[in-house]
Amino acid sequence: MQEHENIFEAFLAEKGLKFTLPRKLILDTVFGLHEHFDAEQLYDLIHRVSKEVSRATVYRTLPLLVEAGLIQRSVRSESRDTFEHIWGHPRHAHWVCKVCGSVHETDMQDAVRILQAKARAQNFSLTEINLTLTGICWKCQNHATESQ
Amino acid sequence: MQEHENIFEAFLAEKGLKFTLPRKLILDTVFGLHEHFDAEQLYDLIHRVSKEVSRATVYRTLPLLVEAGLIQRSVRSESRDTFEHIWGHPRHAHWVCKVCGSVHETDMQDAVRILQAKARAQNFSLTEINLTLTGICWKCQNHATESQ
DNA sequence: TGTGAAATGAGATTCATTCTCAATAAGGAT
DNA sequence: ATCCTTATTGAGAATGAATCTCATTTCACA
Repeated sequence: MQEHENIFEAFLAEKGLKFTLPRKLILDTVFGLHEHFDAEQLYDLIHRVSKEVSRATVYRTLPLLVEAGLIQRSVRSESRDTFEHIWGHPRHAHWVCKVCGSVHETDMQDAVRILQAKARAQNFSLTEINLTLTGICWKCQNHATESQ
Repeated sequence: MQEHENIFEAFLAEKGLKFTLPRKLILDTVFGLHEHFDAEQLYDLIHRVSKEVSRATVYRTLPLLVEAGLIQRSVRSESRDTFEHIWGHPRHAHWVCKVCGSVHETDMQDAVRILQAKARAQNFSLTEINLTLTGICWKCQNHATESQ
């Protein structure tokens, strides 16, 4: 069994909840991904493998994964809530281009250390950090320049 | 005329758009606020003063204010998009308690400088910074301790 | 194997946001 | 001032992500 399964199972047990097959399928699909995803994409992916999991269960499981510390809400894309797994991944910042919509990531360890210190100082138990930087990427700036 | 009106009018003129009465009412109401707000709250506030502005116009104007750099999207509250004005306000981080839902703010100037330097280094034209820290505030931690 | 609680699927529901479209207003040109 | 073109608006319909309902199924444990 992979470690994220252990973590989720322990989390569920602690709350008197069960590690069912639908939850396992959702968890494994999430950790098979290496990109941000939303509930609908996840539902589609799971359906390629199995027709066993309903949309409702996908929506119900995602908040559990967040609470377990395995995934976190990410940059909102279009009108959908998006997620990304964070277990085993260093915290990173998201740079969102408002022209082409691209999202790219950069390391954030230095900022994380500062923020964790601030959290300790004010006795805030920090579990999620979301840093999003919006603007125009260099590619889109170049396009704008060319067309002038 | 207040400065935010000048900024918005210039922004609109630049795009061949008009500084109409509904847009002026929305702008002034936004800058009369000192808290985060969502479209519905804004619509209600404007209606206390005037029945002139429709919900559709509120929703249509908010993205213009974002684009003009006068407001920015803030922490999403419940299921609604929220905003806050940023013109004349230093950038700040949001600390969201996931138990009581409180949002409190702290200064972020030091982090902003680091991020602006990073943006320059990768030639990213930075316009918005959104830093949200989620966890449990000290009050809620104390409550949890008491009840054990 | 029986029992009670938790979980699920299917579809209905909710509700924030966006869209449609006919009517109106603005602002430059004459 | 009066056209004329284009932007804007309001009202309500439409959209669509997310949540809820509830009858049925599954699970864990005795």
